[in-house]
Amino acid sequence: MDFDDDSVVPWTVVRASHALSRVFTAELAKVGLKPHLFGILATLSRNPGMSSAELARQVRVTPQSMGALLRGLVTDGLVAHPSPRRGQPLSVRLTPAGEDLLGRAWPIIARMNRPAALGLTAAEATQLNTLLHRVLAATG
Amino acid sequence: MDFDDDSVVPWTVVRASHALSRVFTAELAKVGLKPHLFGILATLSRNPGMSSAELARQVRVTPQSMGALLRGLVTDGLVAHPSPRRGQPLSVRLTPAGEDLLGRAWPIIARMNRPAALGLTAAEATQLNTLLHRVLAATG
DNA sequence: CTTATTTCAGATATACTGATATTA
DNA sequence: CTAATATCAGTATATCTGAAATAA
Repeated sequence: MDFDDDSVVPWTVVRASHALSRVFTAELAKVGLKPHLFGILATLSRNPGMSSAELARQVRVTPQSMGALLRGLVTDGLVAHPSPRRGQPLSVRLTPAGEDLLGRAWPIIARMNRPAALGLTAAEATQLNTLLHRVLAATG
Repeated sequence: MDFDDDSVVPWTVVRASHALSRVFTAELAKVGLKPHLFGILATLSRNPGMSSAELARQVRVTPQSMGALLRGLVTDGLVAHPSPRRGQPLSVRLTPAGEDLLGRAWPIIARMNRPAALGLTAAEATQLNTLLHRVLAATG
């Protein structure tokens, strides 16, 4: 029998993620960010003017959840959007404060991303990243 | 600047995990299990008699959370433990029903674990697993 | 009329922190 | 007295489902 959960790849991915999430959460908290919010800011930085619905699809949460997350970011002055009209797409953008915060977050991310911090060589880290992107593409 | 979150390995791990977790949750729901509970059952299967505190450390949740999870599993008749005394370690074991359910869950897990389902070759899947275990070891 | 977007309201689940009782 | 275990209570967070308003 191969009742060995160490050999179950999706399970290993989830476990590794659980461990890394803790580091992520703790490190990003130093600049007052949470992982999900960092993801939204990073996505907006590369896709200015994205709508809330589009963002929700990208990050795989419901439109309602994304709405709540964005309201929090607006309250904190990190993102902004015109058009408070009801059925309209939102065109969300980073504010200067949002850009600034993202700029302070990146060095933290970069430090976590060092191969040595992950127990890998540079080549292995690259390979791990490539393999995971293939998994992401296959999973949808 | 390398403001490209696709190249941030920990971030990629978290995203891949998010996608795989959805599949995990949906597939395991077919036998009435949730990912965390599967993890506990699998761990108990390989370590009969483990205490709640030990289990909590292994799965990286608080003792309180593990207590709640175990109470649910006991209610469902999947695990059992003697000694209801307060300050005593718990010695948790799978019940026959728990073993049975785990036996039904494994084929589901095995199907998800097929390299093709992950968009990888068999060699790549093995390598991905190895790299992630190194990350796990390095992260603690 | 149909579809897409946003938002309001409610429900649920998950895991946490703090405090307590028991035992070795 | 100290350390480990388990449990009780309360809280915070996250996410969802359902329903409704608005606009193209």
